[in-house]
Order: sequence, then C-alpha cells, then structure tokens
Amino acid sequence: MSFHGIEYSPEMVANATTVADDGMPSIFNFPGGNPMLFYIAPDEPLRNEYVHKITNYGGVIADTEPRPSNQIILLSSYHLGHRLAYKFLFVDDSIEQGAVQNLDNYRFGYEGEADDATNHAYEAIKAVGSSPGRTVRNGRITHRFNKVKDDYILKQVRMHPKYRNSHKFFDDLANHPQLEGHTGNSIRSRFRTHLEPKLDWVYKTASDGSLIKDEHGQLIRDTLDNLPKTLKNRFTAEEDYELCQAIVDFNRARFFGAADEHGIVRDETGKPKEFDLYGQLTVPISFFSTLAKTNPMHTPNSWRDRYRKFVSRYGAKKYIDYYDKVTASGGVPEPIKGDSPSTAKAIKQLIGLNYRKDTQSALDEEISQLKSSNIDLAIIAQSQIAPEPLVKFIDRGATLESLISNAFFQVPQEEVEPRITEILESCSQDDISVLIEKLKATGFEPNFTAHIVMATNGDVAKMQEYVHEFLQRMNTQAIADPYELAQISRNGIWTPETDAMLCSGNPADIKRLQQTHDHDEIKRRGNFLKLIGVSVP
DNA sequence: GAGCACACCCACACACCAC
DNA sequence: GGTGGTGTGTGGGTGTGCT
Repeated sequence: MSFHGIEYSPEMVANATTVADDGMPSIFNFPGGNPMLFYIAPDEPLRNEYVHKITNYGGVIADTEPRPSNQIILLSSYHLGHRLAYKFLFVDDSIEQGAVQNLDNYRFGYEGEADDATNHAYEAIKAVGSSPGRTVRNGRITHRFNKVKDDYILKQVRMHPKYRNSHKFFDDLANHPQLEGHTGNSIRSRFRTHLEPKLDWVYKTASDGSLIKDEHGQLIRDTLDNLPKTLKNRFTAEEDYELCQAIVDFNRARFFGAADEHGIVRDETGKPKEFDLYGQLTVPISFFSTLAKTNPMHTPNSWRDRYRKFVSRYGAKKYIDYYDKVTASGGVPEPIKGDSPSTAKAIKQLIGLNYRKDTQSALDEEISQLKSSNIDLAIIAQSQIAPEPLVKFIDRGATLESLISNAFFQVPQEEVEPRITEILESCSQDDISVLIEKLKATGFEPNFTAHIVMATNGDVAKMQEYVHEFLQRMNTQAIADPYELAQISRNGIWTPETDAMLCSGNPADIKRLQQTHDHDEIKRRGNFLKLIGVSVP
C-alpha cells in the first residue's frame, strides 16, 4: 500500500487507531490528505490524552514502533536515549497554531542525523505547515482559519482600528494573498466572533486613521481605552436629549423674540399666541453647524438627519419628557428609534384581521377567531362582548359616553396623561388588542382607541400627541360636540376630512394638506390608507 | 449537536445633489 | 443658505449549510 511515496505496511494500518471524523480540523495530515502516523508507547503516562488529541485532529496512532523503513513519529514525554523521539509539545503547538509545526524544534537532544524516512516525513510536515490551510473533504474545499491567518487579521485591524467594523475594509482584506480563499464577510465574521476578544491593543493612529510613529520610526502601541471611534457612531439617548433640548431652546428663544413689550406673542389677527412645546418645532440648517461645533461627535449632516428622520417625528419635547421620566425613576432611557417593526406589524395585523367596512362581518370574524383559539373563554366572554373596535374614525353624533367611560373620571386629572403615555409606550411592542384593553382600563372606550389609531396611523408618538391635544381640549373647551372635539388635525394626525382631501387627488386639496402635513406624513398616510383598502390616487 | 465559515439582512449614520 | 430626496455602506446582527 503506497500513498505518495510513503510506505504503509499492512501491519501498521491494520493496527492503527482510525481518524475520528468528528468535525475537528485535520491538522496532522500530509498534503493530499493522508494522515500522519504517530507512535506512543503503551506505558507512556500521557498516552490516552495525546491519542485523543492526535486522532481528533486527523492523525493516526500506529501500534507499530517507528523504524527507518516507515514514517512513524515517536512521541514521548521524556528523552529515550539513542532513539529519535519528539516532545508532546509538538502536538499541542500544532493544534494551537492550527497547522503542523516544525518537528525539528521538538526533537529531544538527538545528536545523529535523522534517517531518510524521517527526513521525508519532515519535509512533508514542513509543506503542510506552509500550506494556506485549505482542507479537502469529500471533494469540497473549505478554507480554515489558522493562527497565521488570525494573526494577520489582528495585525491589519491593529493598524486600521478605525475600520474594525467596516464591511469594505474586510472585503479589501480578502484580496490580500495571506487570506486567499476567504471572503470579506468570512474574515469579518472571524474577527467579530473569535478575534475581537484577543484585540488587547492597537497601533496608535491619527484622527484620519493614519499610523503614528515614534521618534525611531516605530509604530506605537495603544490601549483599547484610546480606541478610535468607528466610521459611524450610533446616536445615544444623551445625544438625542441634547439635540431635543437645543431644538426646544432655539424655538423658545425665537418665539419669545417676537413678543411685544408685555411679553405677549400675537398671531396675524392680534390674538395672543401660546408657545406650543409639543407642536412641530423647526430649526434652520445653520443650527446644526452650530450644534456640531459644540458636539463634534456627529457631523452637521448627521445631526440634521437625526432631526429630520427621528426627532421631528417623535417630538423634541416628548422625548425630553420621556428621558426625564425614565432617568427620574432610575431607569436607562433609550435613544429614539425609528418605526418599530413590531408596532407596524401589530397595526398591520390588526388592520388585516379587523378592518372591514361592514362592522358585523368583522365582529363575526373576531368571534369565530376567539372560538377557534380558545373556545371556552370565547363562550364565557361572548355574552359580555360589546361590538369590538375597528380601526376607524368615530361616527358623527358620537356621545362623550361612547368615547370615555366613568373610569376616566376616577383618575386624578394630572395623572391621566402620564398614565396614558406610559400605556402607549409600554404597548409599542404588543398587539393592538393589548393597547385597547389597557386604555379601556383608564376609561378610553375601544372605539375611541380605534379612532386614535386610525387618526395617527397607529404611530405611538402621534398617538401621544393626539391624547395630549385631546386632553387639553377637554380642559379648555366647552364640549358641545364630542365628535368635533375628537377631530384633531395637525402634522401626522388625520381626520375624515383630511383623508377625503388626500383621496380626492385634487391638486388644490393636496396643496391645502401640505399646509398642515409634511411630505413624509402625507406619504405615510397614503400607504396606511392603501393598507386598509382605501383607494388613494 | 456544536462550531465554524460564509451569506445575507436591515436600520440608520453620513454624505451629496438638485432645486 | 435652506430644504427635500436619495445613495452608500456601516454597525450589528441572523440564517444556512458544512464539517
């Protein structure tokens, strides 16, 4: 039996401990995949441990003692006098490095020349050690990382710490011959999952990412405490708070800058105007340049984008309220998030399940769903079921009692809004039915909650805005017509009338809408209406 | 079944451009 | 200069198939 010039005697192979195919990397292989043979004396105290290690990594334990005619490597924990033996450390180091090491470095003090057979084996070992670490199994090529490649990746990251998360950086690394065969994704993944914990230092770099050298031209090691920031930096809750504060302050200064000698600001008709902290607060572009000077962690463009896409949607004062409330209770506030997918999903789910122009059919469907999901509960509950809310506006002629129950008036007035805000925020990850139930407990009837969801596209921030405005109206206006009281029209909050304008497609109507709603909100409303089956041009 | 290599996803930070 | 639109690719993952 002959493989690539290495003679395996029938005796050797028959008695050999076979290679375990347990998914471990094949380290102790000759080029071509043939396993290396090792001999460990039966009385060797470390025999079991190293048999396990060697076979786990692709080697074979032969029962035949090494002879000049075979290429079996004798391993021992001590010097065997005249016999050529190698230390177990060879096995450990090869496994740790992920590739066969130079066997010569592990030889016990043997004075003579290795015979031809051993030299042959060693040459093969050297070849394996310098291979790129490619493993061929069942005709499939995989590229394994090893110590050399890992060190190279770590070195590159240490030299470019600013780019340590960059996809592009790792894509570029994939073109380096040292990492041939690996994709950028693969190298990036290797770094993130295995190597990042080992990155205990980096080379010192300037803010532009260039390496800094000492007076001898040597690169300077730096601790991770001084790790440069990456290309993009997530906005923190503190930064959002700072931005919101700055926006509120700017608007307040601008508003009261227009006050008369009595400190009163008046509208075009001469009526005193109030500073609406919860309204749409705007800032000029120069605001962001100024902000970036005092808060250089983000560029003016980034601050502006943050405002455009998050703060203006959520509401600056609303976030300040949220932040203060959470920190006051010892919690950790979260940065402003975009539309929560779970909320959007929940709304979609609700709309998909419940929205029908025909109230009765929707109700029938809900009851049948209840029955199918939990028939006992459904039967018990059925007698108590009032018509379940749909995502729809309240009807003209709605009474105050149909919107708000007695439970509402049991809650101290100053606690109503905080309580509702808390419910809205806590339900952002839940199904809408949970929201309906919770709001019902505070006195909001299900059809009123459905109205609020309909008016706000189910957007939590807008729902808070709606509730704030509604409660203010309750406190300050005579409630002649509850229907009118509930019609709130402002940016991102809709009424049947504004919907009709949007659906008309009439340019004059759209122009009128644009006086109240910004482009994003109009687009969002169009998508929402389409979702619930309303035709929008 | 676990570990690994690799593919793929998605929100959003940052930038740039046109008007 | 202000504003809206949009492209790029980072940051932070999850999914999949192989060993």
